[in-house]
This record gives sequence, structure tokens and C-alpha cells, in this order.
Amino acid sequence: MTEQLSDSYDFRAIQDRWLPVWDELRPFEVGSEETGRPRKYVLDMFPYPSGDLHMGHAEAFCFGDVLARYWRGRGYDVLHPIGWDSFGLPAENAAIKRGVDPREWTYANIDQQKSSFRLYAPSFDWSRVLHTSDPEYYRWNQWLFLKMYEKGLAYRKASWVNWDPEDQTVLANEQVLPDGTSERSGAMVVKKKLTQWYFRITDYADRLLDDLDALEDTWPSKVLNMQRNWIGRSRGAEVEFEIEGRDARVPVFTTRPDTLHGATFMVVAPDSDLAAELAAGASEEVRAQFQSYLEQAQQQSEIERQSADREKTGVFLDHFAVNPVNGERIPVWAADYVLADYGHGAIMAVPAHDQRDLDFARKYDLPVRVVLDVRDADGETLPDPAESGIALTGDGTLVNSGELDGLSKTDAIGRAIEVLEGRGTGRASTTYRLRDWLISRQRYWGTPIPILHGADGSMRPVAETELPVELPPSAGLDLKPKGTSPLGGATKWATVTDPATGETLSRDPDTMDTFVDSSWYYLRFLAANDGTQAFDPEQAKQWGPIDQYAGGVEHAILHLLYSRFITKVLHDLGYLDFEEPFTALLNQGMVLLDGAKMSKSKGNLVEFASELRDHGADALRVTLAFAGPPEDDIDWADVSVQGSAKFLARAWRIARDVAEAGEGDSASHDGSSGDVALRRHTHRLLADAPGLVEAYKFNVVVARLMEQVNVTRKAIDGATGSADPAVRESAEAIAMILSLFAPYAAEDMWAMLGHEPTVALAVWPEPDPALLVEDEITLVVQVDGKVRDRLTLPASVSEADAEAAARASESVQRALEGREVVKFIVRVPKIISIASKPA
RNA sequence: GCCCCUAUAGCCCAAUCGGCAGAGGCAGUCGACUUAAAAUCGACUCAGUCUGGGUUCGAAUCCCAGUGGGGGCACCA
Repeated sequence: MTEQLSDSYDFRAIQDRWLPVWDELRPFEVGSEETGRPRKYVLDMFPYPSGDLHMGHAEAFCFGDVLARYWRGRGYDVLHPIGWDSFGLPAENAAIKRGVDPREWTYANIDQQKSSFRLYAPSFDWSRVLHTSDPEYYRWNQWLFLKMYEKGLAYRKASWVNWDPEDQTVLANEQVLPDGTSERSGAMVVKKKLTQWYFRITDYADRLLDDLDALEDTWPSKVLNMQRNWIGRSRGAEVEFEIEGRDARVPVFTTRPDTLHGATFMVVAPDSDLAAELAAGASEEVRAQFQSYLEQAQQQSEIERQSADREKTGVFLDHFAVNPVNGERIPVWAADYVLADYGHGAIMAVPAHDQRDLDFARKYDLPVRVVLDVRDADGETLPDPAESGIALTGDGTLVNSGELDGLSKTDAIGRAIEVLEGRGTGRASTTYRLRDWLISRQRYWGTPIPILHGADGSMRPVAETELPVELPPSAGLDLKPKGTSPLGGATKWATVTDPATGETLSRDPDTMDTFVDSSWYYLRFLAANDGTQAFDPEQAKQWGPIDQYAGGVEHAILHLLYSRFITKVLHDLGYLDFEEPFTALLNQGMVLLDGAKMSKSKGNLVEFASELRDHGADALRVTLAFAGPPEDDIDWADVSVQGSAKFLARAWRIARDVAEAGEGDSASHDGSSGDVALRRHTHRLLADAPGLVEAYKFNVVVARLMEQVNVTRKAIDGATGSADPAVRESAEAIAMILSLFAPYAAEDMWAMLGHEPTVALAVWPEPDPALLVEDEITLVVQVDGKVRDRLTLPASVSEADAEAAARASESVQRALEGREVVKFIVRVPKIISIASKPA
């Protein structure tokens, strides 16, 4: 393969040379049989086919590929598959806009991305490709749904849901941005009461939270933090209040059961069932007031409702509750600062010790009772909240609280729970911010929900043997968003006759959230073409869980949480022997331009296709890897693709020079010949590279390669010369390590060095320990923190000899003149530190 | 308001355990090659690590308090 030697580095020629060879070799396909080699499963978050690949993809797939290629170089069998997350709204919206079939649009984009990937050359196993919009894939979504349904983990309920008026569909909580807009359409989300399908993720809240601890060292702390915040566990107590004229007691959740004696009123969410019920039993006047308050509250946008300094409002419901600890009669109000779907939708209000309750009490002239003596730093009791308007939320000593008097806050919380439990009016309790996962969508391009509805409102699951429930063709359907699923319009498709009873049934017209598709796709790759099961549990045992997952931080909550949840469910169902899908996670940053997120509308776009065309895949990948730590954002204004190309050319020329020097005896170098200084450099690189790659310090690895290229160039141009075996050894090491970042250039180098393709499967040599130990060390001698001398000593020097050498040093003696040595610290091989004081 | 991350040359970034602040690159300056330019090659310049304390023989690194930047959660009881 050395006959194609050319004079200069030409990335286009090199790409054209190797692409067909790799197509032929298919070096990254792994079989299912046992090879005896250790295994790694490296996965990149699969792309959504919304157009061609962009710079964000370039970055993400570059890093994932570096890791996949690295483990191959370490002698592992690496599974590195690729697929497409190809259901979803953009396809449908594009289809509506252009009057085409969502299928055509989707698969055309997939083809486009596939061909871009081919040139970009990530080391994918192309034999396991999946598309979630294929019936062969989504039938297993339906299978999963049925399993969840059997276990009671999939259920339907009527609730207030997030409604996207633009896309005319419901959204999961996770798809609503903090500003109240839809993450997809950008429209302001409104609340609608609808009957929808949910997955009971809240059943798994504790495990989803607690199991994060095991990922502490291998997941970015940012993601762990985000997941913890999102789940939002809060521990406290459930307290039951009697309501006069009502049989059942009303539970409220509080984190401060210690302040129970300070509860002076109760507040229920206006949109809760309880509020409606209490209002219904009240006077005509109260009913009218409540009704208008409710309407007003519901008209408010999410933004208005959430603005923190908004004035509290509410209406008295003409009912009284009884405080279970002191029998006190307290009024019940409805106010929208209490949320219907958190806790029990009702709270005990303790205005003295909660700012929100205090604001409300002051507005409506409700009593404020201090039950905790809270003091400032000087030991002075803080002013009465009723006067100051500032709630006492700190720690203190209980007062006005019967048996709790004198206890600290923490002790009182524990004691209060005991008291409540003793009386049967409360217990320790935990509440979560996490809500159940709303999975139904009123759109076409998704997985049909495999449920049949009877005319009487009964439901029955589609039999497993009837799967898949295939989407009807889009032709003839009105895909335009109108608030109900387009599938309802496919009358023929939607109407089913029960073969057993002859009863007419209708198919559920909704489709699943596409996050269901991506919650288990990693398992499908293990048997992507298996028509008999969703995945092979035996293969899952062998390959799973994923050793290395890579993708954007935008999925820190949604996708990763759902995937973790479904993995735990599949584990509980007996299909998996692990509970966490992603052992290690790398989140790459974003690619920016001039400090801003790139977007077409801003006109600050760096096009992946044009970068690829102008500089080639290698230079692009090296640039991305070298720009900085992978988690950091890359500003394209700060990097130099030309610089990367220059480096690649320099590296390439080293192999060319070796090749031109002729084969000679170089192939048989015995590891002990050649320029020792260069060999030390090479072996130091081989020794350090694995740790650096595994720590995701790709930028440092590239820097070390540049250094290696520089010293090798010096050796070639200097006394050593290009025929020296050490130069060949260095060139080979460069080719192997460079292949993580620049597969084309590395392959060309590998060929010039006389090897068969492919360098991607070449296992890195072990560094020679003898070349890693220095025979001389430079010992720095500090006196009172200042460097006074550098001693060159044999590496084997003893501490005593080193100390003697330091004491003998003239400049050290000068520094110690008239001073007394207090401490003499010897740290071979680094430093000697002498502390002194005036004698 | 609560929580997390972060700060090193003009710029992007390095610095295993606390041990000489600099590996690499960009930009810049000078030189070689060239009729000239580009490309290439070579050489050089540049900070004492955001601020203030503390621990230590010794701190970019550990601790405390700030400031700037980024992110998550937030009327969540």
C-alpha cells in the first residue's frame, strides 16, 4: 500500500483513497459470538433527522468516536452503533408545510445524514442501524407499553395538562421551559383539562434519585445536580385536618410539622377538587366569588402566575378546619399560591414562619402566631413577623406549642411526627417535584398507542401477537393540528371488530411521546434485526449496560431520566440484570460563534457541510478535539481549522520521510536501537495517552501528539535522521494515537509505514518501562520558598545523599548565611525545601 | 431565594499526590526559502494564577469570605 506516496498532504486524495477501502473492510462490525476479548459498548445519542448534520453533531460524534476508537486501540471489542430518532413533530410540521408525506421527508433526511456520516467517518457498526419510525422498531414500543400497562405503570387520567396551542398537542412537564413556553414550538403553554396516558415514573422517584449516587464519579456533576433538582424530593409530614361538615379528613403536606401549633388557617388550590367541593357547599355569595376567582386564576399565563413578587390573592371558602394538635378552629381559603398537583393541593398556613403564608395573612388580616423563638447573631429575639412582615424561617426554640415547647426545630419535627402518629392524624411523608410522565400526543408521526376502546368506555390492550399496530398512510388524513389526533380521522384504521365478541372497538387515536422511543433504543442495537423480540436479554447481559454514553447536555433531564426509568422497569420485569443504563456519561458543550449560539436567523452559522468540504473530516475533528475540554463550549472564532490542517500535514510528512528512507532494517528493529531520547518521548506518550483519553482530556492528547511530531521532526532533520528505528517507532505511535482524531491521515501514515489497513484495529504497544524511568533527576532546592539551586543527581539518589548535596550547594549556603535551619524537607525526586529563621 | 460549576499570557487552553506556573495551539514580531507573495521551515516576545483572609516548609491546586461568568430549580408548602 505504499505505492501511492505523494509529495504533499492532500486531504481530498486521502479521503478518496480510504473511503472505498473501509467500505470494503467494514472494520467496525461486531458479531454476537464470544471472542474472548473484553467488550465496551460506546454509544452516541442518536440524531434526529431534521436536515443535514450540523456542527453540534460534528462535535458530539467526534468525541464519541474518539472513545470508541480508543477502546479498540486498547484491544477491546467495541460496539458503536448508530440509528435515527426519526419520529416526531418536525417531520410532521414539514410535511404539512410542503404537502409531503412525513415518511418521505424523514427518510430523505436520514439518507442525507448517512452520506455525511460516511465522509465524516465515525467508526459505526453499520450493520445494526435502526430508525424508530420503522414498524420493526416501534412495534416494540407498543410491546413496552403493554408491559407497562400490565404492571399498572401505564394509566389514563383526567388532569390539567400542558397544552401547546401552536402544535396543538399536550406536552410533558419536562418539555415546558422555565419561561412557560414550549421547548419545541416556542408558544406559550396553557393549561387544559384532558384525559391522557401517563407512565408512573413517580413510583420510581426514590430509586431514580438514590441511584444517582453510584454515578457520582462517572457522570458530570452538573447532570446529577439537574436530575436531583428535577426529582425534588422533600421530606416532611402528612397531617390530617378535619373539616367541619365533611366526613373525610383532609391531608396536607408540610416540611415543618414543628410549626403545627402556629397554623392559623388552611389554603387549598383553587383548581383542586377539594376547593370545588367546599365552594359547592358554601353560600350563594361565596360560590360566586370562588367561581370568578377560579376563572381569573386559570386565565393567567404561567409567567404571570409564577412571578414571585406577585400580590397574594384568594377567597374564603366559608369552611373551617380543625387543627389536630390543639383542636383550634381555623378558616379554609382558596388561593392560587397553592398548587393543585403538588403534595395534596392543600396546605396548613403558618404565617409566622413562612413568607408566603405571612404575605397572605397580612393581606387578609389573618392571625399570626409565633411558635419558634428565633434569634439573631447577637442573641436578640427577632421582631414579630406580624409587624415586620418578615417570616421567621430560621432555627430556634419552640414556644406556644404545648409538649413541643423548649425543643429545637429539628427535635420538634421528629417529636411532632411521633405525636401525630400516636393520634393517628399524621405520619412522616415524602413528596416529589417530579410528576408522572404524560406520554400521549395528539399527532400523527409517532407510535400508535396499542389500546382498543369499547363503546361503553372500557379499554383493552391489543394482543401482543397483533403487534405492530401500524400507522395508517398519511394520504387522505388531515395532519393539521386541530387538538385531536389525526389518526381519529382514519376511520377504517381506527375501527376494529373484536373477533371474539363481534363488538365494534376503536383504536386509541393518540401516539406516544418520542421520548418513549429513545428510552430503550440502546437495547435494540444489540439485536437490531431481531423480529422475535424487542431485544435479546442474553446480549444485554453481555454488552450492557452502556460503558460510555456521549451526547448533549440538553438531554440532561428528559431523555436520561426517562431512559433510567425504563431501564429500571425492564430490570424489575426480569429482562435486564442492571438498573442503570449509562455507566459513564460525557456531555459535550455547544459550538458557538462569537460567543453566541449559532442560528440561521442570526446569520452566525458555521456550516458543517462547508467545513467538511473546505478542510476535510480530519482537520474538522482535530479542531473540535483540540479546542478545549469536551464539556466546554467551543467558540469557532477562537479555533483554527487551518492550524489543525497544518499539524496533520506535519504528522503526515513524518511517515512520508520514514517511507522515503526505505524499509531497510526498520521493520525488524528490536526495541533497543535508535535515538534513546526520542524513544523515551514516544514511550512516555504511549504511557500517558490512555489516562488522558479516559479522563476525556482529548485536547491534551492532541497537544501531546503535536509535541511528539515536533520532537520527531527535529530528530529527522538533525543528527538522528529519518532512517533511525526510533523515528519509525515514533511515526507508528503517532499514527495509532492520531487515528482517534484523524482516521484518514492516520490510515495513510499507517500505509506509508508499510502496514495493511486498518490502523483503527491496531492494538497500541505497551510502553517499555525501562524507557519511562529517567536516569537523572533535577532536584530543586528552595530556601524559605525561594528557588536557590537546581541539583542534577542520579535518579537512584538516597534522601541522605540528596540532603548532603543540597547542604553542599554554594548558593544554598549563601542563602542560609546568618540563619538557622528550622526544617529540612526532602522530597526526592522533586524538591528540597528548607525553612530557616534568623540565628 | 435555594443548589451546582467556573475564573491561569492579547486569545483558546496545560500543569497525576500540595512541590521550578507552561505542554500545545492561535494571534504577534523577527529570520530562512522565493523575483515577489502564499505555503513551509526556524527563532523570539508575553502571565505569577479574579479579590481578601487562612492552613502549610511550600498553594493555581486545600479551607473560609467576597466578586465576575455560566447553569439548574423556584409561590413546591
